[in-house]
Amino acid sequence: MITIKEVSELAQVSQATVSRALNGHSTVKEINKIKVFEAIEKLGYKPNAFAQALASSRSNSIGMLVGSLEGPFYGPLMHNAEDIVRKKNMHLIVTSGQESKEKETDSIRFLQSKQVDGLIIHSDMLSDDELIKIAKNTPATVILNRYVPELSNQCICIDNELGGYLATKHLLESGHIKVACITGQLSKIDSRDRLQGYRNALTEYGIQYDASLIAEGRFDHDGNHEKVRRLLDRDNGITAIFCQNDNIALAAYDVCSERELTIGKDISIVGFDNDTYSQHIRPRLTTVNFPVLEMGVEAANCVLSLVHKEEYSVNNKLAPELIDRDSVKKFN
Amino acid sequence: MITIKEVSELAQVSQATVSRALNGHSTVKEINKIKVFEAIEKLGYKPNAFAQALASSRSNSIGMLVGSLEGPFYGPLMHNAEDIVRKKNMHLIVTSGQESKEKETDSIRFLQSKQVDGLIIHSDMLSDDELIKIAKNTPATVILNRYVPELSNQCICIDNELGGYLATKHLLESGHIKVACITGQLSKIDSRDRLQGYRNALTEYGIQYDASLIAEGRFDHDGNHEKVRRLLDRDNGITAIFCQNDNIALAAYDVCSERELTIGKDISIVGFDNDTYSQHIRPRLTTVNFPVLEMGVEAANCVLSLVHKEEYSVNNKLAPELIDRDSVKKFN
DNA sequence: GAACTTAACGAAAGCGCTTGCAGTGTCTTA
DNA sequence: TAAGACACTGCAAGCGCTTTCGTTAAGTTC
Repeated sequence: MITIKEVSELAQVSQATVSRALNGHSTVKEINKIKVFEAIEKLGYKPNAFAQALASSRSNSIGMLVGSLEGPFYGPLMHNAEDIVRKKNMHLIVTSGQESKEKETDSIRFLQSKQVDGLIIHSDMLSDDELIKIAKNTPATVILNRYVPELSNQCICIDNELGGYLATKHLLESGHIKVACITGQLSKIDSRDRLQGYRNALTEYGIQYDASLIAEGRFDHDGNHEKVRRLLDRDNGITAIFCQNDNIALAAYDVCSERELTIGKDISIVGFDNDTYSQHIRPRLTTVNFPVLEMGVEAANCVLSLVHKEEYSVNNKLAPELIDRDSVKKFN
Repeated sequence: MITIKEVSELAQVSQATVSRALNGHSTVKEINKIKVFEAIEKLGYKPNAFAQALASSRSNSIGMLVGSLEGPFYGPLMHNAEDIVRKKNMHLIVTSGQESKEKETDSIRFLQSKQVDGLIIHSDMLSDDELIKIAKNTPATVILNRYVPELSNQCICIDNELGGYLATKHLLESGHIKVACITGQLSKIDSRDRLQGYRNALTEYGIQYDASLIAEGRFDHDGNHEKVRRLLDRDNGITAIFCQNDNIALAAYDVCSERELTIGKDISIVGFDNDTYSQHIRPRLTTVNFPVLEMGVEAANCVLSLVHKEEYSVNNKLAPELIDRDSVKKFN
């Protein structure tokens, strides 16, 4: 391994000067800079990131915890965050929590032991208190999709209530009256907020909330088919379903096809998230866009501003919007 | 920051003993171990990964370069690789090359400067020679989806030729004779191999290869619709299309719907990759499964065995298989 | 030309850890 | 009981870098 020592010897300056030339923290004579960079070039020198980090206690990297390294949600999130971080000449280290509290904790440990300068956290399992503790250790911490009052300007969420409202309103506007709603796990605040949005829209249109039109599903793939079947079996004149995410909508698609119900004609469906596949399934799914791109960008910008202690006004409640495609029948 | 020094003082042993207790490289008296771990617990000590890495020149982490942090291919790849790596108490650091040679090089640099113990590389832009050079620097390097003869037991590919053969054979077996093929970029070896598989199947069934049935598309989203339209416009009695990936198949779906051709009846389509959405589109797409899961697992196992210098017989040509769904009409 | 400022640099300490080496003390073995 | 073997431990060097501090040389001011 080529070290700074060899560079300094070849360039006939001290190690300190090489370091300074490299980092630009202090002034170095032009002639020496040239000598240094020539030597670096000639030797193919690459600074040892560990030694740098150890000596400076800065790691030039941002840690990110996501639920999973795969999937239509986390993918773009990581992608966009990395983009921004890279542009600032820093690096993003991503780990996944894989829906286990232990792994989430372990991942945060790992990232902190790597002395990340900042942290972007999308956690399912960690409690607010634990997040607060983490943010105390790593002040430049940004929390995604969770609102922790104590960390109010470090949280970036989307307005789930608005999203639920938009989806429902779209159905109502299209002339539907019996609008069902399949929620995610009601243990999750996202589900409850989206449901509240649904209720708000109903109220606005003067329609009574009817609990028999509600079913609790799951945001992941498990068991939604059965929920949809049972909902339809209730046979209470449903003409439209607001599925609280696109996964659930997918299950609804499958069940409708089982029952030979033509989506967009016999029944209408609205999803939530605007996952990549929502535009590939037929009929193309009308859904609420989850601004995951913006979230990635915002998270990265926010964490970088915290790291560099710059002023930055976070946009911490991102607005979803309706993507009107082909899965909703319009009566008017 | 709590350091090993403080732990050693509280436990009333030397730093060396703390280190040894922690790493188990050497024997430490039981009573001292207990004292050490009690002290660690009490102080909430976390070893500084940089100092560890610097001192030991081992980083306990594997670097991974992928094309993008998102998408149905790289997602599961990362996911499964991380799983395995974690189980060995190491960590995976993922960076993306984003289809730019510069970024790929930069990412590898970054990973190497982080002293990763091993490297898993899925590169689009780097030349074989460059890969060889990288593998020289980091001996525990595994190359994905590329066969570099000099690194033969560090390459993990799938058998694209077999895949192309299986797709075509399925169509032929189902009674189709005029089978078109839309390839990916022919600059990519994958495309050429899949095409060769197509030809092999034709030969086996005694059918003459007809260049007018071939069109060159792209593995990504760009411009495939137009290619499909032009192919159909040639009006040469095509009853089936082998699309060299699911993306292309998606474009074919769109064009067929434009032209009111019912897939699985008027025309048959086989894809390649078995992307997540292929089972959600209607009719469900018959496609060739790309064993991405196995690839992730195999890559991780391989790189770990290289890191620990253990014997491991790589399965470096993974077998794709046909997933028979609803997009192919069967004449028999 | 003395006194001061400033630019540029080198020496060296130190970041927190691992590890080779040299003990020390205990246990076997003949 | 001497001597070798062994288990355990501490000392201290050193990993490759950053950064403080002091020094030198050059420039500035009156």
